[in-house]
Amino acid sequence: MSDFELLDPSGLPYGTESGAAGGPDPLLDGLNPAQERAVLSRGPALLIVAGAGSGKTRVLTHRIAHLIREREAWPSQILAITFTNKAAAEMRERIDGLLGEGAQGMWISTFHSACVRILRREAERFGYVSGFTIYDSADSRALLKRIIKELDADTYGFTPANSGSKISKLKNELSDASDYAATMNENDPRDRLFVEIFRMYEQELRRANAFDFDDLIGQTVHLFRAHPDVAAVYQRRFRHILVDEYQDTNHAQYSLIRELTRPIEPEQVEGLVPPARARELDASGRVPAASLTVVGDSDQSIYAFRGADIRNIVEFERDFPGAEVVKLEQNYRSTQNILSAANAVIGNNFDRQEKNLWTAEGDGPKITGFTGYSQHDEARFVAEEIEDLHRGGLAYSDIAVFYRTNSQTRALEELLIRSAIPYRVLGGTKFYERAEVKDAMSYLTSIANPYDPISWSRLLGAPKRGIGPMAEAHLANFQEAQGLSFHEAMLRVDEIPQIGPKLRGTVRALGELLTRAAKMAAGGGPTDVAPEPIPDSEQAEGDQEKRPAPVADLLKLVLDESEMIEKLRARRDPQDDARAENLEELLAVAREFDVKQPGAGLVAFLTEVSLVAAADDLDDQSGTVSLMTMHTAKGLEFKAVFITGVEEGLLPHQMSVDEVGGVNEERRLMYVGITRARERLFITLASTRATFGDVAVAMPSRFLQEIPEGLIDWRQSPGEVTGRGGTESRALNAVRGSGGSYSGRARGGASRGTDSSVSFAPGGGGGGRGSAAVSEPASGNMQSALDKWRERKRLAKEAQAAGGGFPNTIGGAIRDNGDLELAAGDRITHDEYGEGRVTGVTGVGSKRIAHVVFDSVGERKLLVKLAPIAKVD
DNA sequence: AATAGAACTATTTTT
DNA sequence: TAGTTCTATT
Repeated sequence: MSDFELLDPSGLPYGTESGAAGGPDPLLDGLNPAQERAVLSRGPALLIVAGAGSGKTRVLTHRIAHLIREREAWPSQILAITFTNKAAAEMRERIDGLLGEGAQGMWISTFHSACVRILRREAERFGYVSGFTIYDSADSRALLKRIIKELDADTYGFTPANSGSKISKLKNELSDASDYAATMNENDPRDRLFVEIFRMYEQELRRANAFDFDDLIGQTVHLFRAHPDVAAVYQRRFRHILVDEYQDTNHAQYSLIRELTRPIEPEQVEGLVPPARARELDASGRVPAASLTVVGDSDQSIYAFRGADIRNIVEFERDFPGAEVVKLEQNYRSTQNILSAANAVIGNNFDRQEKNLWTAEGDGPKITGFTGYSQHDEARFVAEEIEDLHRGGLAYSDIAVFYRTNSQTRALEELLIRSAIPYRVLGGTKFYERAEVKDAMSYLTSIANPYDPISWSRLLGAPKRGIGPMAEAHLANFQEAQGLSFHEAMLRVDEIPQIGPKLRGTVRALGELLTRAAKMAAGGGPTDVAPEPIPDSEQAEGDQEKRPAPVADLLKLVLDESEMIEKLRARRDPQDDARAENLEELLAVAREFDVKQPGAGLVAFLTEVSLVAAADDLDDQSGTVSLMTMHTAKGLEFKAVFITGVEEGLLPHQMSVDEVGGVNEERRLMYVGITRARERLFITLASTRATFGDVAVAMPSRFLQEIPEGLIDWRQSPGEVTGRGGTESRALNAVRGSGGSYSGRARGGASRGTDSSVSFAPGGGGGGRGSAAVSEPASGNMQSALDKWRERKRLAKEAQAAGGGFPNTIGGAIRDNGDLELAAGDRITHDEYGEGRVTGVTGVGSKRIAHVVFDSVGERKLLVKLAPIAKVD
């Protein structure tokens, strides 16, 4: 069924009960004047400047619902772009709630999903096939690795990572290899080599029938520009375009919006199918431009590193003449204390428009601050406070822990596990990035796209079956020379003399498996994939209908035939059991997909998997604490929020300090973090932090000082953790003494820190004036830090060589006391807490939790499987 | 070809 | 430290 059948808004079948009929209008009721204006405004363009927590999702959904109810648009004429798939699903649900089944046929999706949808429909226009593969960053890197190797470009310092990010940046600017070649310095061999890499990369993607992430947007723009008739179809269809998080759009995304909001010129109008009706046209015979609504907050722009251009929002009024601007400043999310802190921090960004969030809700409790001696100590505080909050009646799912970098999860996870607090890490090493999951997925990808070398190459070695690099190269040469798909090349392995007789059987069997699966995936009918009929009696099991096989069946077939799970289970490494479980989990995901979207097919499944965002896994029903980076946290809110690692070098991150505008972006990140909190905000840091094997002194973040003292209640201030009071900052010194009961206990652990002769004063260098003035001392610091690091490493090596362990190492090994039986009354000993008595055991299996009263530290809950405990006889 | 151990190196955020 | 890649061995 076509999405295009509902083009004429006359005779709209629903939404007839207009708000004017008396009584409050449910779509306007409870909105403040600014929000109401944003819902009702009609014009070519509308910019909604929406401060954090100002109800923009509400405004957007109500605006869409209002358009439909007032018969100004069909659902199918609306395109709403959100930042994550989860936000899209939520928006759809809320509009459905407002209108009944009103969201049917509406496009609510991310930029990437919308573009994939368009590209799949139009791929043939420029030499792709609809079943194209979407390369994730790892796939892109794998491809680049080959190219760099082939060109010997590594000797010039090219790596898959650096060339990949450079290509990505260029693509976000809509530049291709030829554009770059036209502007580069001809005399620079590195530049010329880069162009060569870029060219080959483009070429290989095309040969593989694959797009990378950036292509999804860029190629859609390219498609629209090269084919005005195609563009006209979408320009005509989408009469109302709404874009959320507009401050984080990059040039390519901006261009896409521009293309979609162009009027259709008369010469294109002629070609429209079905023909344009008179009422669709303006006086000059054009189809007028779609109306555009964008929502954004330049203070929350945190993706400049990905090409987001803040100018898109700043210059919106110039770009779209006649635009109306509505500012939403009243906050409905957080307490005044939290907002004051947020305002104070962001106020230090001088290059912004003045804006102040306010709330009518009252001050609320103060922000809680804590400084640990190490990240371990910091994590302990977080875990204890979470337990406290939970005891106080807060659900785990109302609590989130934020950090700047994914590597900070380690210490947090360790302590949360020990405290038996259920938690979930969003993002980080995602499920689909696990090696074994990628292995299994590579079969499915290859089945859907037998021309893709990356997935094919991966599946050859998963599991190990004796096909090595040599055999792979011969096969690849053969397929290229003969112009075959990889599957066909494998079936004809007998024609490759270099491959020995033993391997031929293996290769042919694998080729047959893939061919058979591809037929099933295509519904058993003819495909562009495997024209070679296989005289194989086992074929009979495939049904002859055109129905594509369920994804789970395909996956099951692949897993069974390759014996991946069995081979993992057969190994002794306990990690391999977890890997086998991941594959079972993947099978469950596929089954779920088949139930949710019956008949959708393999390509739809692969698309969905490629485009999941970190925040999409957030499950409000899960009853777990959420751990995530502050980037992932954008758009979310929690009753209680912990912002951890608020130290110079981490937040703002060291890497950002040298970049122009880098610190300002980090400050916005801090602002985003703070404004996620509704009721309680905790800000924590550590005075020492272990960076790869080494412990370094950390200084409080400059952002801390930007928060007025009166707003933070320090349980343990940075000043108190100095050791023997070295030079302390004025600002932080001032709150000294409000430490309370924590200081005593914590000070006892001081010996664990590094030698405390180093003063723990907050970072120098203000918010950043001239970048030249800032970068010089910064690089100086980096140099000395590097020297220090080398020296420490040398000492550590010597110490290890001398047989003495390193005193500060935290035991990182994963324990498994799986078989430990405990009962009330048993006495146990714990590595850190000493001896204690078990008062009870709850939970089952690997989730068994022991309740223990320790002689020294009192009651603790421990996960039996993982806690560092042993029974005392 | 597969494995185990040694050496090396990178330390940001992500659709 | 930890993850990866290189090298030597079987």
